[in-house]
This record gives sequence, structure tokens and C-alpha cells, in this order.
Amino acid sequence: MLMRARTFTESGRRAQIVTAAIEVIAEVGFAKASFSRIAKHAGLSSTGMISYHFAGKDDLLTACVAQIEKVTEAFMGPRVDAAEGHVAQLRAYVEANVALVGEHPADVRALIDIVKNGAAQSASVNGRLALFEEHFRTGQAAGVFRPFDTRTVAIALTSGLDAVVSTAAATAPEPTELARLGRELAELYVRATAADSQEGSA
Amino acid sequence: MLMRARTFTESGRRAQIVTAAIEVIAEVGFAKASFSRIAKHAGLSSTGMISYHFAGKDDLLTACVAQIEKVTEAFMGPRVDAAEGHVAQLRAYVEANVALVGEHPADVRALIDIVKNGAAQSASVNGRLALFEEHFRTGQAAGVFRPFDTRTVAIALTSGLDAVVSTAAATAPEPTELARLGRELAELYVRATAADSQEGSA
Amino acid sequence: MLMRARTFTESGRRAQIVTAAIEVIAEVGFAKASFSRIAKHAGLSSTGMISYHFAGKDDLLTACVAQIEKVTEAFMGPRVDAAEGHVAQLRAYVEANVALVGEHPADVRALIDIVKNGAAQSASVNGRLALFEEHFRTGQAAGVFRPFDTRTVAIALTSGLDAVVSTAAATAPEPTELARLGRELAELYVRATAADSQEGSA
Amino acid sequence: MLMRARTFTESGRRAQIVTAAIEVIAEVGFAKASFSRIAKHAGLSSTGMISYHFAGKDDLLTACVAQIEKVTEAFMGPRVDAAEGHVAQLRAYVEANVALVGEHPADVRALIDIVKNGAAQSASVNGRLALFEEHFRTGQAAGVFRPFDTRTVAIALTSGLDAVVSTAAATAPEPTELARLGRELAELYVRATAADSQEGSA
DNA sequence: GATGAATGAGTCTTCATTCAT
DNA sequence: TATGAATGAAGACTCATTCAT
Repeated sequence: MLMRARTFTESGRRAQIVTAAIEVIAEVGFAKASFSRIAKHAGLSSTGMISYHFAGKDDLLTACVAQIEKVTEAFMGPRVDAAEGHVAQLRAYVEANVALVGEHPADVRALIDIVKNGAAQSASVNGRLALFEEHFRTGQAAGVFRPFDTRTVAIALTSGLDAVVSTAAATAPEPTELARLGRELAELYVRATAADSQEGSA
Repeated sequence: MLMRARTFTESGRRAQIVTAAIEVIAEVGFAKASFSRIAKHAGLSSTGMISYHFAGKDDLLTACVAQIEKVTEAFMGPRVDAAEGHVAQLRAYVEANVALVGEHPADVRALIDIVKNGAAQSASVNGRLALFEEHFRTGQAAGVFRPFDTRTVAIALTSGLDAVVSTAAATAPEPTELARLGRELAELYVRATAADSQEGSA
Repeated sequence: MLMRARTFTESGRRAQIVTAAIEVIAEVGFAKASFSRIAKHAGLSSTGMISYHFAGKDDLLTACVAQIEKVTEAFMGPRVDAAEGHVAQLRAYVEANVALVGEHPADVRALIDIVKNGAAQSASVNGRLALFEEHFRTGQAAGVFRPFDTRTVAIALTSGLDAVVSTAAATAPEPTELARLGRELAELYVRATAADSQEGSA
Repeated sequence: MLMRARTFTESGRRAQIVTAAIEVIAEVGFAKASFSRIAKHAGLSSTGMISYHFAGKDDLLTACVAQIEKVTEAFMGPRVDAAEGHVAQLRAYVEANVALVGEHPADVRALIDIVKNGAAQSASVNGRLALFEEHFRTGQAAGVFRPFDTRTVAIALTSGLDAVVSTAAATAPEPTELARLGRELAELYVRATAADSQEGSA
């Protein structure tokens, strides 16, 4: 299984601030997403409110990541689960992730920017990395993936995926274009990891 | 020649500051690489000295990128040029880039961090992307690469490469381990882009 | 009315800062009126407080000018309005402006210094100039002022007035001395602009 | 006599720096005329040269004023001396001062800006003021000027003159237009100070 | 004389956080 | 809860001046 759920309900104000923060990060980038900017975007009169609801910037960021993961999971989970077999799931994951840009561009951009800057204790990035590694390992055991260094490949492919998604998010392309990008990338990754032809069969 | 070139060989202090800046960026990341930190690292008494030698932060950054590119080019250029054919060159580029970490870890980390943050409009990032695209296009024409969206693949593979390199730079592994990582990644990329077996030959 | 006006009555601290700024400008001149000096004068612990209340130096300056204009208008308005006829009003304006020094020396000096340095595009400077020109034009039409270039004369007389006022403000003279200065200057200006004796009457 | 000579020969470098300083002040204003800007304008590689030749900013400013006075004196002196009688000399002074803008706009603008900001021990401003006062006093004794407070009038008229000149310098008008402005202002000042008709005779 | 590197104080501004109300 | 004022450190950058060479 390539997805994992993790949700808890935010208080009203917290949720409002988190939403604003995500939008601000998506708009001006993580580096310029100050409390003042977020407060202004959220319609709050002062930054004090943010400090009141969150222990610090890290706390807010963590909450943002959690919120984005919830949205992401809701969109991608079913699509990935619908696929059967390691190869099909890999393909489904990549395509779903690219398609996600069409539905939640701000969330996608924000998450990538947060992770890129190393902020947020990053259950997100490490989690996904571990997930990919595990998926590769079991797929190799099943003979559908060729033998390779699962960690290195996981790093390369997830980062490449993020980059493509990030680029796409920046230009807000048509859904059909997004679908094409997803298929391109999925094909790339499937070929990169495929077992040599005479072996295995997913 | 009556006028000595000013930018060709850096003025001593300039070079010292650039070196310090690169090391600081590699250590604490681009976002936290302030003038004070750099000045302290360079043994300067005040940030004014940096402003004296550089027109501004952008100028310093540009100088850093230029310096890193010089180092990078000197290391990678010969290795890539020694390879013949599109596939071998792709492999050589990837392996050389990963091997570079063993020689100049700080430079590698700093460059990736600078580029990641969009600072320095640099020939570095756009240049490499264009290089990859062009390499893929001509390789496709020669029949050694399968048909794919060159831009998307270029983005995915260069970013994946950066991520692997960046991760490696963080842990400073043995040269042999680096060589292995390079081969792993190169194999991944070669398979991902290879033309289907019965076609072409280059 | 559901919304209290924000700029109508200043917020306490804002007013305090404006007052301090005016006094500092009057004391050390516009050029040396830095945020630190103003903060110190206002008993604030840091310049950050000023930036908190004002969008920038321009904003603070504008607020200063507005405040000074309020004081000025309250003092001079009735005195000028009480006079009848173009000549009498000119005389009243000059005398009131000089007398103002006795009541609000800091405000007067500060305003002149701000205007002199071209800061604050202010209705103050251009407004008064336009006012003088218009007053001269209508007075000429009425035949009480001789024909002259209204703009040039307006510039010369307002600047001369400012200089006398500024000089007076520097030495804080007795009210009776101020009154004498005012009458001297008014007489000078009335004679300078008077229509030749056998013409007009108004 | 309305003019006074004061010259001494500058060393070559000093003169070069002074010239540059005057031009810079005329262009960007006194407040922004830093040593760096002046050095750049003078083609000097560093500000050190300026500090070497001048004891400080005040010293440089004083030298600028002296230089400007030399130029001014050379232009205005003969014109003023050619006039006979107190009234004619006043008129000549005003007209010559305005005409000066056409010949040496930078010097005029610079001097006014320097004086305005209270920099330079100001033999210039005080000297001229004293000169005007003295001229008025002797003219009053001769019966050609009415009785008035010579100091107040001197302040008002010199400042008004500066303002008109400064305004003119900013727009660089035609010589004929300048001549007209000069006559306008001279007429204004002659009338302002004239003895009542049945008295005196210049 | 002349250079250019170095200094240290100063400019305004933004930031995350705290706290009394 | 919520407000908004207050803080103090840090941000990049400019300045006049000094000094070894």
C-alpha cells in the first residue's frame, strides 16, 4: 500500500491559520512566508493570534504539512489503491501525484517548498521515502522490479517527481496536459525500475 | 595589454569571501547564510567588508555560483568528454556528478541549495536543463533514446540527480561508495531513457 | 457608524511618535532626524516601534506634516479670515504666520525644514504656493495688486516668509518682537505688490 | 559695493574633487552627496583620496563654497559694479543673480543646497546677509530706501531670491526667460524697499 | 602623493515572540 | 480567546574615516 492516513481535527482558528499559511507559502514561497503576511492573508489583525495558537513556526509548519497530507491522501489514496500489482501502483502513484496539481495546486506547491527547505520534521518526506523503499523491496522480492539500491532510487524518483509536479504547479496547465505529463513520468519510472524481460510478471 | 582583467582572477579578499560564503551555505543552508555569518566565518570584523567587495547579496551569490561552476566544470568536463555516444555520455555525466561530491562536497551542496532557492538566475540551472534536453533530442534523432517528452524527463532526471548528490554530500561517504551510487543512478537513467531493444543502435 | 475612523484621532503612541519626530526635526534638522534619535526622544526602546506604527519614513513624515498643518490652520485660519480685502488678507497671513512662531516654534521650524528638503510631497508647500498665486491673480483682477508674474512673486514671498519665520523660531523672541517682525514683513510685501496709487481701489 | 572677493588657488587634485563635489551636489542634492558618489564622479578609485585632501566633509564643503563664490563673483561683480546708486545696484544684483543660473546652473544649485542645509560655516550666507543689511542701511541714510528693519528685510529678500533662482535652475529656462524673471524680481524688491515718492533721490 | 582595503557606527526595516488588557 | 502594543535581535546596506603600503 502506497498511502498512509494521519488526521486529527483542528480547532476552527487553527484550521483557518493553517489554510492561510499554505496559501501564502504557495504564493510567495516559504522563505517570505512571515507571520505578518500569514496573519494579513488570514484576516487577522495581529501575529499574536498565530503565536497563541501555535507553539512556534515549526509547529505551524507541521500543522500545514499534516493538513496537506490529509488533502493529498484523500485524492491519491483511492487512485493508488485501485491499482493492482507493484508496477501498476507505481504508475498510479506518479499519475495521481501529477494529477493532484490540477485539484490542489496551492497545497502541492506549499508542501514541496516546505520540504525543500528542510523545515517540518518531515514525516512527509521521510515517510514517503520509506514507503517507496518498502514498495521497491517487496516488488524486487516479487521479481517485478530489477535489483537496485532501493534507497538511492527512491530518492531520485521522488525528487524527480516533486520537480515535475512543482514545475507543473507553477504554470497551471490543462488537466489533459497534466495527464500526459503524468503518463510520461510514470512510463519513465516504470522502465527505469522494470525487471529484465524474461523474469517475473507482477 | 594595459588593463588587467578585474573579474578574471578574484582579488584575494573577494575569493576569500566567496569561499566562506560557499562553506556557510553548505553548512547552514542558503536561507540562513547571512552576511554576518559569512563575515564571521571569513574572519572579517564586519559585514561592511562584504558590501565593500560585492555590490549586494546577488553579486556575492553570482560570484559563488561562478566559482563553483569553475570547479565543477574542471572536474566533470574531461570525464564527460571522454565518453563516446549519447548513452555513454549520460552515464558519464551522472557518475562524474556523483563522484564530484567526494572532491568538493561543500561546493556541490551550496550550488544545489542556491539553485533550489531560485537565487542566482544562473546559467547553471537553466543551462544544464537545456543541455539535457538537447542531449535527449539528438539522442532520440540518433535512435538511441526512445521518444519521450524531453523537457519533462530532463527536469525529473536532473532533479533526481541533485537529490542523490545532495544526500550523499550530507554524509560524506567513501569514494567507492560514491562510485557505486553513481553507477546505480546512471543505470537507472540509462534504462529509463533507452530505446526499445530491436530499434536503433548509435 | 460601525467603524471608528483610524486616522482621525491618532492612536496615542502614533501621536507621541509624531510629536517626538517634530521636536527632533526642529532641533537637529530633517537630515539628522533618524529613527533612533526619534525613538530615543520618544522614550521608546527601539526603532522597531516606529516601524510598527508607521509604514516607513515617508509615512511618519506625512503624519508630521498633517499634524503641523492642523495646528497651523487652527491658529492662522481665523486670523486670515477675519481680514477683509486682498491686501488686508495678505497682511494678516504674513503677520499670523510670524506670530505662529510664538505659539508653536517647533512645529514651524520642522515644517519648513521638511518642506525645504523636498520630503513629503505635501499639500502644504504646493498648496500654499497655489493659494498665493490665486490670491494674487484675483487681487490683480480687482486692481488692488499691480500686474506681475504671480508665480515668481509667490515663490519669492513665501520663501522669504519661511526664512524670516525660521530665523525667528531659532531665537524664540518675545511676542511683541514677533509682532513687530510680522508687521515689518507684511508692510514689505504689501508695498512690493501694491497697485500704483491712482489705479483701482477694492 | 555689493560684492566681495575671496580667492586662493587650489592644488590640482583638490580643484578636481571640488568640481566633482559641486556637480554631484547639484545633481543629487546635498543629502545624497556622499564621498563615494563624489569619488566616482571625479574618476577616483576610492574615497580615501578625498579624506587625504580634505580634513573632513566640512572642509570639502567650505572649499566648494569658496570655489562657487569665485565663479559667482566673476560673473556678478562687474554687473553690480556697473550700476550706480543703491537702487540700481540692488536691481543689478538681483538680475545678475538670476542671470547667473544660465551660465553656471550647477554652481548655483549646489550653493543654495549647501546653504539651505546649514552646512558650511557659511561666510557665503552670512556674508551676503551682512552685505545686504549694510547696503540697506547706507541706502536708508541716503534717503533712497524707506526705513525698515534691515535684518528682516535682508533675510526675506535674499531667501526669496534664492528660491526663485533655485526654481529657475531646476528647469533650465531660456536666457530671455531668465532675464524676464530677473526683472520681475528686481522690480518687486525695488518697490518693496523704495522710499515714499516725495522723499530722497538715489 | 595616491591607493584600496578595513573599520565600526549608523541607516531603515522585518522578524518571531511576549504580554497586559 | 483575542487584541495590538512592545521588544530586541537580526537583516542588508551606506557612510566617513583611518591606515599600511
